[in-house]
Amino acid sequence: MEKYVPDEIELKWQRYWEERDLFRSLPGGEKPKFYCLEMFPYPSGRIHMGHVRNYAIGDVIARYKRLRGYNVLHPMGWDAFGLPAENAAINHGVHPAKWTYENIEYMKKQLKRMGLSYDWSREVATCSPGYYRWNQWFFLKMYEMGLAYRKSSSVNWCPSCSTVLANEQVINGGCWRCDTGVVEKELEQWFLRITAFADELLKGCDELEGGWPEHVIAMQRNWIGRSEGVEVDFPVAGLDERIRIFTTRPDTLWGATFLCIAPLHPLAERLVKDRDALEFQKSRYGVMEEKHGLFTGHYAVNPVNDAKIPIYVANFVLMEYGTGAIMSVPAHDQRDFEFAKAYDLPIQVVIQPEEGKLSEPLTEAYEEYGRLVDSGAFTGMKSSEAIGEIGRYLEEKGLGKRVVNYRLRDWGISRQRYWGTPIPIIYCDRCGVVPVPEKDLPVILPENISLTGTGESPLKGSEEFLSVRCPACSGRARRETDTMDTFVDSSWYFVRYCLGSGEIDLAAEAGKDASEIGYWMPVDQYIGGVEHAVLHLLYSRFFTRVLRKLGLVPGDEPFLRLLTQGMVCKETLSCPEHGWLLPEEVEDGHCSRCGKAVVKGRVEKMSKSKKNVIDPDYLIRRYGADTSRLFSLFAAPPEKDLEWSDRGIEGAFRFLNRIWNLVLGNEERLREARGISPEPVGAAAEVLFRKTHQTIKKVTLDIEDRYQFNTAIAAMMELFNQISSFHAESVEDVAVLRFAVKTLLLLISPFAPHLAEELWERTGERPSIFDQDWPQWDEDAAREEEIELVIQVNGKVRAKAMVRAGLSDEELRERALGDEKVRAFLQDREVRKVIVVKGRLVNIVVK
RNA sequence: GCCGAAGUGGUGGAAUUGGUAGACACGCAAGAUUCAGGAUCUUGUGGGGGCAACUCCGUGGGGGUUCGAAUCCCCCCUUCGGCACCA
Repeated sequence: MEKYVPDEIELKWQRYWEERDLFRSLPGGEKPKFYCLEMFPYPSGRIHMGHVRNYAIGDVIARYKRLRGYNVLHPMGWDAFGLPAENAAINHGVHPAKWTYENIEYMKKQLKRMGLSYDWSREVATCSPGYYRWNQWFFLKMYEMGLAYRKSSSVNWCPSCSTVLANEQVINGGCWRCDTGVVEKELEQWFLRITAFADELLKGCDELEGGWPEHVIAMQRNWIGRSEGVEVDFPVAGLDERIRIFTTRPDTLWGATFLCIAPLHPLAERLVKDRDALEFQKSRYGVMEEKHGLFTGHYAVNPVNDAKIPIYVANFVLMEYGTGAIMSVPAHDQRDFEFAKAYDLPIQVVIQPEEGKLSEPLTEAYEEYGRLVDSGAFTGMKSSEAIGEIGRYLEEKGLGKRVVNYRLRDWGISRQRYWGTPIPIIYCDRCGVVPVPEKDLPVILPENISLTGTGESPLKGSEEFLSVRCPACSGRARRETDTMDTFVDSSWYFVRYCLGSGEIDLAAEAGKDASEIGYWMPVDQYIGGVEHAVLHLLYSRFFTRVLRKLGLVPGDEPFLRLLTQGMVCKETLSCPEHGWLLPEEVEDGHCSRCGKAVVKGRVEKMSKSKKNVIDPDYLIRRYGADTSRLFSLFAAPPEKDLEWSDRGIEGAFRFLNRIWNLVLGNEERLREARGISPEPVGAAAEVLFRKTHQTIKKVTLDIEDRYQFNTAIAAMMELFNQISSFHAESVEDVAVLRFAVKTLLLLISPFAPHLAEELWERTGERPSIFDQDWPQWDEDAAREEEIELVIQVNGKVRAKAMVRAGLSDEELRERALGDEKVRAFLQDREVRKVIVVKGRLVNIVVK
């Protein structure tokens, strides 16, 4: 018999799909639309297993929806701006554009070889002027709307990447890309006012409930970090100044025994005489290990009780949050408590627990709610009530006001790098900051540039780029030399895909009644890594809101449903002397270089540096695309981490081989039965017929309701096992066999599309299998005729009996009580209760 | 510290609303085929006890609710992820 050679059939069908342009999608028509999107890759050189998994999941959904009769949009593109291209230029002298486009070419070949059902006509690369001109256009629009602004601020600077990082891009004090510790630096930066949407973005989270994973929504909410509180002004004794503080606990206002301001607070310079001491505080700013304070020599007056309390500069008070100043209530805030202990400041209890009394002196702050004591008119009130009441009181007296604070900060987008979108701004000595007129877009990134990696914006070195006529006065002016954060590119690419190939004109799209964007948006299913749970997803949600204001998209939320796939992991191997090892560097558990015993490390995310990677090219060469896809879908549910297993991929390959052998071994018979409708005759045929309908149901619901591809595949394996143990004897039998096989092929087609196409053709059907309808199950045909009744006595299984399906509760009860084995257990004990679970189980409770 | 997810055979993982724990696969064992190995096929496979019918134990640990708990509630342990002086 002909052997299963994936290479042959996979290339054959990929060619066929491409020639027939099968996955090209057009807007409109009768069918409902379905926009299926996977996060586009950065063209780093080659795809990795994470991509294989991500795109396999997306392709199953896209192909499934297509078979279900949806008009599917399933595009792919390249997140093509970014640092690695620039670093390649610095290190190897190759131009970022050349490097990027060569990578795209190779990776595109890899994706095509995987047999993914993309509409490649919509492919975009964000580094092309036709794309990034719209980044610039959005920037200008936001500038007009007051959503883009420039300010000098202290920024997170990565010395290794020589660029600024947004807050979201700092992970544990390090750069999100290279882990290098970030340092503070003062720079002029462009910001996008994402905070203007803080409340909307937070409220929008409710809408995502059900469609997005709970923990991703939680992280978004967390990041936005809304908190309600009050701002209170504390006059500075003897000076005409007041310090505004923010607190979420106005119920502790009477317990404030000192006041702290951030080292960078505008008043710090004025209040502190000792410059050196202040500089020291600044240097300790953000150092978590220890709380440092500096007494200013000044006092503030607590407006609710006129208490004079000392003012400190404290290294732990953040200028970026709230007002940069706090009232310190050591009795009820642990940080203040520690500070008070260190500087020997008074601790005043103003909250007592509902039950019991705090024993003084305190050993730690009591941070819970309770009842107010020593708090003027509010004494005796519960914290929960006092918080609101005191807020109102402060507003009435003009001492303060209730406010909402967010943790979210504006998005700094300036990057001192070359390979990104030039910010379309011109600086003129006479006119100041002048936006580039829309008609002059795009501001093209110049190609002749020297990249040295010194940390200066590379565009500063291009006189040709730099010097420009001011659009307002035509005088000599110079361009902004910073480029945009690449997260800008990925914040709207899903909108770009809606517009098909070639140049686009978003200005003309705005406000259109029946736009293609309006037809396809929002994305119905988005699939990608959880590492973007905050950054990319939050930015995209922000952008979509701006786009809506521009009349470009119909709704606020870009992604209706989100699937965050788990990481692809593999065991690590390391040698005490030579570090991480590849599997082939290990011989019998010893390092092949030095002979030392190899340590089997934890199962960790595949990474080149840990040498625990599997190359997708190798997999496809050895097993084919279908097997690679099937394995990554079968080994774990999509949202969980997937552990690589050599045995596992062998198993997937064997399964496809078995299907191949089964169909080819029956090719003639299956062809001959074409056109005969499957009517099962005899018990075996009935069982197979029923199993086939049951499998359709199971696979459909597993995909539809839960994206549980692993159990869907398991169900198909069960069906296969049933088929292969079925011996077709009569013509009727073969018709049933054919029905079962055809069904199996249809069900597996989203998972292993090439094999399904090939075998579909071999059974005498015409291609493409993807022009077929997804099979329907018949509830009656799927119903079991007999069920196994489980009989329990006092909750323990004591007997099982095959009974006709559909018996009444009373009949089941009688059957159970009459069971011989059961009677032995019951003997003459008193039956107190009998519980019947419909069609399944009877539990007899005896004394 | 706070928020979130998870803990089930030798392994990856099933168990849809509380109703037969371990589907499916891997691995392992025995057998068939083969000169042999590989591949393939068949059968078995949670642990303990028994020749066996059978029986006891078993979903991180401890308690609880229930006729019945992997599933619900309380406490604890472990692992992973996120945030982390946010006032």
